[in-house]
Amino acid sequence: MEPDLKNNKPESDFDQCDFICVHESVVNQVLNAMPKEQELLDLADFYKVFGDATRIKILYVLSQSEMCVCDLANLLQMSQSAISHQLRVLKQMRLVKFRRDGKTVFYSLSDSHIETILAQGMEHISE
Amino acid sequence: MEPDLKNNKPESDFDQCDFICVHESVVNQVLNAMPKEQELLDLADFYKVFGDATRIKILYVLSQSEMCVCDLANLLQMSQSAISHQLRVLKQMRLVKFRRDGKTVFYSLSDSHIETILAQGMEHISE
DNA sequence: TTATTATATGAATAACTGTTCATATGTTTA
DNA sequence: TAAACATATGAACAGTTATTCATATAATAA
Repeated sequence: MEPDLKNNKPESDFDQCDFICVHESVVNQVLNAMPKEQELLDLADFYKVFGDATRIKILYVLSQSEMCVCDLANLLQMSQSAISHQLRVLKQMRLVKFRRDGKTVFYSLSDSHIETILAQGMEHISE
Repeated sequence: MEPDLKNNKPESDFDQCDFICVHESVVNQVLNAMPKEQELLDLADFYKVFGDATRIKILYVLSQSEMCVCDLANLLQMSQSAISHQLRVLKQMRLVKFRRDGKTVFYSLSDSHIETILAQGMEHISE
């Protein structure tokens, strides 16, 4: 038995607006398709990393060539400290990897997946 | 004539660390491949929108079904005002579109491109 | 018209974030 | 060993942001 589309309020938690879309089958379908709360938080955190121009620039530079911290700072005209702080964020999210060579630390993209993501975003904004 | 790898300081702006990577050809190559400053800022702003759990949730719900503001609020257990503010952000970045039906406003994803981006992010974090 | 309902929005606030500054760590060279 | 250099990091500060609250707008119903 299909419930009445306009009056299915009593047993639903979603009972504040009385429109068609407040319909258990749709609501349940949506809820089932939703990833777990933690996954959603992680996904937001992942994108948060891309949501800063400095980090975007670093990722673009590293997509061209591995580079040391000092050169990144010079290339982007920013302080070594600022770059280092942002590299830490990128490192924590596993977007970049690094290797040490004497005093110098070289950073590079952790995988080419990152470039695909950047390209996809670029595609969207240039429409 | 290739400049000396260890001593190309004098005419370069990138002259604080004296490593191999401070090399004009590499630097120029990287600079040429860099998108324009404004594009980078736009790209960061674009990703910034994905960098919030509430907006991510809204996008996931809308990827399943168009939905009115009130139902989104109920489904996500948040205030109508909070949802409305976030929908405005999503609208401004052209991630969602809407249609009015009487008092109700239905939101939906502006294109399926968005789902691809979400899927790609999800793929990265589940490794 | 007035009342009701759905949505939008401005202001205020609390939490978060990116940079700077000072300094610490780690490596190499003298 | 000490000095120099590249990088990392904690604290502080300024700017940003997400939510709440109150209220405005818009459409419908009475």
